[in-house]
Amino acid sequence: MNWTDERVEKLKRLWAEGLSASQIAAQLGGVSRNAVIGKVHRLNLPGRVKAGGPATPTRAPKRPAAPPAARPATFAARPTSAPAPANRSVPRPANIISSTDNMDITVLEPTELVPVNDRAMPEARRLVLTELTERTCKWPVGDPLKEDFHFCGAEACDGSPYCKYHARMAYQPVTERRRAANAVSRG
DNA sequence: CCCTGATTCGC
DNA sequence: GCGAATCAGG
Repeated sequence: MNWTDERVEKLKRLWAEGLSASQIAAQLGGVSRNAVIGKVHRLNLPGRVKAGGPATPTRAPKRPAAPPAARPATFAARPTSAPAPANRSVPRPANIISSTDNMDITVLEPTELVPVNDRAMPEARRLVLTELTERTCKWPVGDPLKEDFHFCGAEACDGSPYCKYHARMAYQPVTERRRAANAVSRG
């Protein structure tokens, strides 16, 4: 995978948008987050500035003299994050309805999935499919046919495919969902 | 543990 | 130039 102008442009755009290196790597595909960070530095893009945010202030370390004796000579792929677990209360995206689902046949519009008051929910990380792990919220956000489609990606509750906020949304009848969302938006 | 960005240095 | 390995930190 090489850095075509297109890919570099996308990298610049996503980096400017504040996506993390791993998120950008997943969106570009075929590169690791290290590759993204390395490229960012070579392009002399501005580093991450954090005024009290989650990211890293960081310093200038000095690598100890002893480098690893030898790396595996030919080694392309590093372990990728595991795909979502296939079994166990399979996450049924709440806006995809099966014919046997008699509990909820109302499809929520994407805009309804985003709470007005996002302080009430874990921080969404806007992950793409390949970034999902067992510990990330798999709540879909937006139109799957559009480029911006992503998943919530916030920290999932134990044993749930969703974060605490979306777990509530996912398993309640739509009227309950609305009530919950309204309650949240009111604070 | 999870994650983040920064740096080094063999390729 | 590239990016894995590593470091430092939240």
